[in-house]
This record gives sequence, structure tokens and C-alpha cells, in this order.
Amino acid sequence: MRISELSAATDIPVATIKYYIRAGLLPEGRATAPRQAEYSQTHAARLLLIRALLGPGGLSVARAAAVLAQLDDPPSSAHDFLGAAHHALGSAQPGQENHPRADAVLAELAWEVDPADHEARFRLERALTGLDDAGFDMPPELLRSYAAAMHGIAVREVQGVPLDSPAEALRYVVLGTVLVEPVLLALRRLAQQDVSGRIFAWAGSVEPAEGDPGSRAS
Amino acid sequence: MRISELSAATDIPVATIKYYIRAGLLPEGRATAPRQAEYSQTHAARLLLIRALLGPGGLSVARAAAVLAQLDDPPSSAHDFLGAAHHALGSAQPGQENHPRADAVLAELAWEVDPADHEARFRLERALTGLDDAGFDMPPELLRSYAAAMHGIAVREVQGVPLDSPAEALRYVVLGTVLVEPVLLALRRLAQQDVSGRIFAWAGSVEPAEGDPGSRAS
DNA sequence: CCAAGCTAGAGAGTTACACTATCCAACACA
DNA sequence: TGTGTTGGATAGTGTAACTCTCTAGCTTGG
Repeated sequence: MRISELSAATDIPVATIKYYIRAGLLPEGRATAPRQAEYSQTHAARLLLIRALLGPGGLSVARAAAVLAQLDDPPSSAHDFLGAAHHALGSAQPGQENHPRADAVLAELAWEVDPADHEARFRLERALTGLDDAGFDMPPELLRSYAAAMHGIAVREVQGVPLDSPAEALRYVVLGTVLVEPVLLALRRLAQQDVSGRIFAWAGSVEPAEGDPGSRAS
Repeated sequence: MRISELSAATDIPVATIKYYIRAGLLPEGRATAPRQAEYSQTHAARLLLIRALLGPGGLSVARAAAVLAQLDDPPSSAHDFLGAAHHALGSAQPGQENHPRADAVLAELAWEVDPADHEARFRLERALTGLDDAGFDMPPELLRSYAAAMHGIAVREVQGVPLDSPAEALRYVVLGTVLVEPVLLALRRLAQQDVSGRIFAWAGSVEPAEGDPGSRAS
């Protein structure tokens, strides 16, 4: 398969494929001559994976490269898939070691987390600080119910990790972390619509303000 | 309060504040003279809100402007906070009306969603397609448990919406949607670490404490 | 009253990112 | 043999989010 065929098969422009190769997202084709290379089906599959990471996954090209590098070279001992996965997904900027509110939350929940992985805790810290700055206060009980729901999810997810091979497990964890996130968020918004419709079953008076002739949910 | 003081109070550069004003995120100061304007505490609070939306919330400047415009001018009848909120948060690009897989999921769950709001369903569709393209197949039962968890969350959230005033309700819904998302995702990753540690006892052979502090979700 | 410094507003410049286009010599096939 | 494609490299494009610069007016210490 040549690059133009690869491009046709995946509907990704040749120039973009070359860019991904240069960026380290996609391995080079097997060179058959000084100006000729051969691509395989694995390249096509890899391209679809790349697009999933960059699009729905919301990763930058640089981060996707780090994640893919991890997948290509899983730790042989592989005792810490999550550590490897979260590290590849993290931003690893300095100054992320302080997260007092996140630590307080975790202490109250009695969750044991990797003390070396500041990334996830820093994300929580930043999110909580953002809520504060926005003047939105979240009742502790609501935060607890969020935590409970996420813990329930995590139990199912971790139990579902395939333990056959480290590579398979790592792939499952990374993709499950990155690509499931948008699923969860979309489901939450849709669930809100459902619940809102059921609770506020008022068929309120609709003003015909916008040019939106479609019928509304009741 | 002058612009330099506002800048000092919020730790945001003067040039950036001016940019936000031009972009419609922040109202102009009250002009006291042709080259002089007065800013208030509400401007400072607004700036923190803006930074929360742009940072943790992950919104673009243009989308944040739309969201803030909604908050400033809530629909008076306001029977559909979610519709208004999700519309302000949506991207409203063409070609988002097809989402067969999302529709199938919703039908199986028997969720009633706003048929006019394609945004959330399109997000779900894109996320599911991304999983597919990446070669990650999610068992239907796992998807159902995700849905169940999100539904449980949504019930608590909708019940917590303050109904005193439309403005208050809309603010709650918008900020709850945007700013809580990173909290949920961070909690999920941390929960995964906790569960993983308990099940696999990875970082050394510590006794895996049994029990499940927090898994009260359905 | 006056100079030094701050200020509003607007346009232009900068940086980062994700592509996208062009070029070149080396093939491949008709 | 020649037309067209290819790999590799370099340079250019478009967008987003700032950041700088300029102009002319205000404000305040002395």
C-alpha cells in the first residue's frame, strides 16, 4: 500500500499523513527504495486511532505522540498501567505539586492514590478552584455523590481490564481513560435533559422568539 | 477602581483585560471622562468567572462570550434552562443532525431528551464513533452502567437547581455543566487509581484494604 | 500651572498549533 | 522514454489567544 492509497483508505490527506509521521505519531513505511515505501493495514488502523485521540479524545498532537509511544513500548513489568497511562496523558508542568483541596477531598474519601502522580490531583485542584472563582459553591454532599458515582464506574472499569498481556492492558486503560471521557460527559448532559423533563413536566408557554419551528420536549 | 488596579486585583494583565472587553466577555467600565473609566468589584468577579470558563471549563473565548451573554440576559419565561444552557455551550455546526448510534442508546435507555438539541446527541455520537475507530469496543453493559451513574448524578443535580429566579437557575445550570465536568473527570482518574491499588496492589505488596468507601452509586 | 505618568481604544504584532503547499530528485509503469 | 507519483524536507497558511504599540486625553504631585 502506498501513501496515496493509505490516504484514500483513511480519508486523510497525504500531507497530513506525512505530518503525523514527522510528529512521531505514525511509524514510517517500510522503505522499498530510496523514494518508495510500503504501508500496511496497521498503518491504516493506527491513523484511525490517531484521529480518535486528536478528535474525540481532545489530545494535542504532542500528547498523542507521548501516549502512542507508551502504547508501542509498554513497561514490561507493567505493575502500574494507570501510572504509565496517566503520566503519558498528563501535562507534567512544574508547580503542580500543591493541591491542598484535592488532598483534603481524597483524605475524606479515604481513597488511596499514587502519591507520585500529581497530575490527576492537580486537575481536581484546578477544577475546584475554578468553581470557587466562579462563585459556584458545591455542597460537600454533592461532591461526595460525584465521587461515589465515579468510584462505582472505576470499579467496573478496573475489573474489565484485560490482564492477558501488559500491552493489551495498557491500551485498554489509555483508550478507556481518554475516549470514554467524552462519552461520560455527553451522557451526563443527556441524563440532565431526561431528568429535567421528568421533574419539571411543565409544558410551559413558549415564546416564538427564535426561528426555531421545531417542537420542544415537554 | 481603575484598570491597573483591576489588573492587580485579579492578576490578569491590563492588555488581556482590554482584550476581554473587546471580545465581549467583560462589560466596559463606567466612563468618567473621554480617557477614563471606573471598574467595580463586579468586574473583578466577572474576570475570575471568565478565567474559570476559559481555563478549567475549557471554553473558547467566543463560546465563553455566548455563555456569559446568556447569563446576563436570561430568558424571562425560562422554562428550559437546560435548552438555553446547552445551546449556549454548543457549537451549532451544520451536519450534526445525524446521530443514529446515540439515538439507539437513548432509545434503549428510554431517556427523553430535547429533540431540538442535537448538540449533546452529536457529542455522544462522535465519542462512540471515536471508540470504534480506535478499535476499542465497549460492552453494552458497561455503557449502561455509565448511563446509570450519570443518571444518578443528574437526578441530584436537577434537584439542586435553585428555582428562586430564572437568572439564578440558569447560572447554576451553566456553571454546573461546564465547571463540574473537569471535577468528574479528575475524580474518575483518582477513583481508578484507588480501585486499581486495592485490586492489584501495584506499588509494592501492601495489603489490599477491602471495602469500598464511596461506591454507593447505581 | 505644568510635566510626568496613567488611561481608553484600536490596530498591528506575536506565539503556538495543526495542518497544507511546494519543491526536488528518484523511482514505476505504460 | 516520459509522464506522473513518491519520500523527505522546508516553508507557508489559518486560527485562536493573547500582547504590543500608538495616539491623544486625563490626573496628580510639586
